[in-house]
Amino acid sequence: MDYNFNEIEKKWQKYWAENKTFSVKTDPSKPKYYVLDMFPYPSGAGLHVGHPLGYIASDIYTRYKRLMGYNVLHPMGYDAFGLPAEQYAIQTGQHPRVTTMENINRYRQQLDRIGFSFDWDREVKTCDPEYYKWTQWAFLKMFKSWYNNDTNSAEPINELVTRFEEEGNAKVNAACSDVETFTAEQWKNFSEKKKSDILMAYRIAYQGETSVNWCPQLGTVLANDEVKEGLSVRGGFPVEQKKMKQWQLRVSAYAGRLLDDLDSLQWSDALKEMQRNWIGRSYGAQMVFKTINPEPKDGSKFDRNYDMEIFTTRADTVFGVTFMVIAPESDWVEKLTTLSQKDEVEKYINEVKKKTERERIAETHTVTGVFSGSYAINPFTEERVPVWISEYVLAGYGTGAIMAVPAHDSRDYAFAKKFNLRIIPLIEGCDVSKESFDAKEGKMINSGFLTGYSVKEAIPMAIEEVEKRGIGHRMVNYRLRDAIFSRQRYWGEPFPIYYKDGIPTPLDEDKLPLELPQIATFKPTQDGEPPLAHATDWNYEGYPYEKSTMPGFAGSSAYYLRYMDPHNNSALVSREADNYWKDVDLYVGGTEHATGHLIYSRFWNKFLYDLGYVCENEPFKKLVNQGMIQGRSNFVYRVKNTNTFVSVNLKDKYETTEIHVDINIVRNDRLDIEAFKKWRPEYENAEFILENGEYICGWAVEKMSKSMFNVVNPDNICNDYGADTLRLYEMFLGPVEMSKPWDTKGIDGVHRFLRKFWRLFFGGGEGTGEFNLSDDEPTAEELKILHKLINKVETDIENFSFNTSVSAFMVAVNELSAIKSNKRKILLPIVILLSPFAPHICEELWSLAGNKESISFATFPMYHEEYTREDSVEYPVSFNGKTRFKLSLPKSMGKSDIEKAVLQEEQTAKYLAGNPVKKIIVVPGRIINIVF
RNA sequence: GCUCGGGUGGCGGAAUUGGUAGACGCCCAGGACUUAAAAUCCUGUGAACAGAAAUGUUCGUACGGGUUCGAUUCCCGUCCCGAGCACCA
Repeated sequence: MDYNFNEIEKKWQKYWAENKTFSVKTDPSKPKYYVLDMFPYPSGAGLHVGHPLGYIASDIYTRYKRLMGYNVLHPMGYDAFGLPAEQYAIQTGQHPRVTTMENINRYRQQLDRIGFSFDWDREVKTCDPEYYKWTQWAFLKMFKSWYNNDTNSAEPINELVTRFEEEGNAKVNAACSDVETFTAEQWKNFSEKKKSDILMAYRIAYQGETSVNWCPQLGTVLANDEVKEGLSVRGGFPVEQKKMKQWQLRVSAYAGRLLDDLDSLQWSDALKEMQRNWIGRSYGAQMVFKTINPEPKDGSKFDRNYDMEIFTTRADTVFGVTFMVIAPESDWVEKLTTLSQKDEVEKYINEVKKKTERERIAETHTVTGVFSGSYAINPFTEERVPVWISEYVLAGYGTGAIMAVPAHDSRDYAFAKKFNLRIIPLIEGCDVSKESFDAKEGKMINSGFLTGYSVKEAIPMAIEEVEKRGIGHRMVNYRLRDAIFSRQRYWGEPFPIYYKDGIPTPLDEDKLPLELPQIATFKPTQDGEPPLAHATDWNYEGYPYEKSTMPGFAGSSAYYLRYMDPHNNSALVSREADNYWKDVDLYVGGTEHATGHLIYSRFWNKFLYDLGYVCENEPFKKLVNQGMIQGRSNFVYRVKNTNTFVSVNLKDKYETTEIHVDINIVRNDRLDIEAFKKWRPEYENAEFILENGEYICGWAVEKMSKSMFNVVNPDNICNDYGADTLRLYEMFLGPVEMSKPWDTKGIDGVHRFLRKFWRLFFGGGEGTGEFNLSDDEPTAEELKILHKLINKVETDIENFSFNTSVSAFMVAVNELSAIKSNKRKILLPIVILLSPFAPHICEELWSLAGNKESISFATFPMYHEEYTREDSVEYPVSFNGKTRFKLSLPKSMGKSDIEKAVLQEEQTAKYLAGNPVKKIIVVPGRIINIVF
């Protein structure tokens, strides 16, 4: 009987769907395990062979855990809001929902073809109102919460209001935007608008004016992780900085916890490091410098002196401050610009404003700046130093102002050199004539009370002194900014907010979901308002709704919670479901989400945890990053100005152009010439210069994309080889975490293995005849093959090392084929072992062997050590007439080999003779293990 | 520039974390079965040298040093590749 994979796979996929084999329920009698894939954005291009890599790995792990007796939650869904569908809608007028649903259906078909064991009853789609109801709900909770730094937790804003009424805000230690201090009395007399504005500064979801990434081409603002090198990640359009009022999430309040809790997670070091860098904690001090504006630019005589706060990690270098710098966007510019410098400053500010973010980055090393006209007083030396304005200081970090120590900071140094400012060295023996000395080492000089101490001693001493003098305090600063949460787009979650007399007001929770209205066109309005401004009659009792929508990460931040209880109408997740499933045990997905989704999700989860809605502080216990599968492109070489193509090894003799050729008409780099002629009309009469009668194509590893004609569709592989072969092959290519090019060459080897395995069940290795398993007792040799395999496969799966377990299967099957073994007690356990990898063929064999239930309910076989350990004998070994230690040797080894081994290792033996050694293990010629 | 990974045959990649380097697969070569091809199976396959042969010897994990009885693995330096961050004071 032949291995007819197409028929087998169709049959079992149907069986699994009809019997809901993979549907799970909360079951307190079994231990839970939660395996999650990052859900895909359903793009129009469909899945290529790279996408399922992580899904296959997680599916193997899921099926393995089920066999081990766990109740495994393994769901799948779609991150369905997003830009491409909206862009497509703008071009064609087709509603994004329509395209999105089409793409989802296509994805579903492709996923089903690969035989995943998802519980599809739990599917979620972020664009589904029943789903985004809970995204909006979480937003409302954030709107109605503030972050208490004393308890290090989010708390209801009502409680804050009560405190304001009782004692004002002086004692409130909150993570908040700038607010004035007020008393209880003042609070009670504030207008509604004023109260709203003040509370806004405390909310975790708040509206605030900041410098944001504005992308004119996309017509929307973007979060920091959506911008790379000054270009939008989606589309690659230039991004500029613009001051705008936007909804934001106070992620920065959680920076410390997000950083500290990384230690408890089983994530790769690389990924943790990325998050650490992104959060960017630095310890230092905030310090006050008095400033003097000799002639304010508006001519007023008042307010000439200000206390300017700066942040520094190098308080020890305060004696070397020779100037101060403020960011062009900072409020200090207004206060410190003098009348005589007014024109120059304004000119500079305008120049800076004109630059796009990309230009600013590109010109990182060109130093620009302007003198404000004002001075600051160094609190330690009482010296007057000039205050400059320069774009190298960022408004968004620290206080937007710095003390410049050119001798020990390379940026300050470059600035000082350019504008001829003084440089005072502070460390003994350092040479600052050519570059600054940035290292935190050496002995302090020219530094008053710090002179003579090492830098490491001086930093805390300086901070202590600052605190003692009351001019500043110890301070921890984070690089992580609050997340910009509004997008000027249509295809996203609407905000459950309406404006009552200009005051943003939350919609009642029982009015959720607030559904997206129908609109005629998806473009922004002519006066630049978001597309939702086109909606007619979209308001709450006459008050207009917020017009922007939520960003992509909103819907993906808590989807793992929704899977636990996807049809619950009264809660995001019921307490019961949350207490059972708790958190994601294994999360599989790409690194590209390191500083986006994986930060936001952790933030979102911690927020819900603070309010008591979820029981775990961290959402994803263990995380595996699957690598990318790149494409392998093929090229043909056209001789210039002809329609003649030359084979790759002869191309140097001609002047040629390299042309991408569809990899579907190339096999093992040999071009199918007839297919090529039909591929494009202009090649119909093409001629070829061959080598050895063949046309050999060139190749290169590139990103898998339509334009390079190197996309491999998993459907094609499934049709030609079967889903089981695809699954095995993707695992066999190399470690899951590694990026690697897709290369179809090796796939035959894996397919051959499955056929060989199949044949073992039909006629004892002959591969002919009917299904035939022998009930004879297995030999020791056969048992050894089996148990070696169980041991290997189990440890490999636990270590996510699937490529080596596939190899182990091949070895075992080769060995069994060689001895023509068809024993039931050997082969059926192997069917169970292999079923996570190649479920269809295993289901078929399992049922042919007479089993009524799906193999998914079988039990992973146990490993017995006695069948695999090499029997050994101990030999006493003597030196100088005394027994020094025992050699543990395999039985198979002859005495002469032992003597030879010891002789060859005479050096070793001499060394060992002087040491208390119990035994050493020897193989011919080498000692392989010494037991002390 | 800073941070984190990584460099092993013709290729993808193994090596129980200090113990016979190159598992497994691809490619290639030879053979068996076939009228023939396909399919299938078997054998060989890091390099050099010696030998009719079994086999043996030497060199080999980017490069140069070190620790160790023993290093792909640990340490120091150099070179190269990949990823992330990028004026974060």
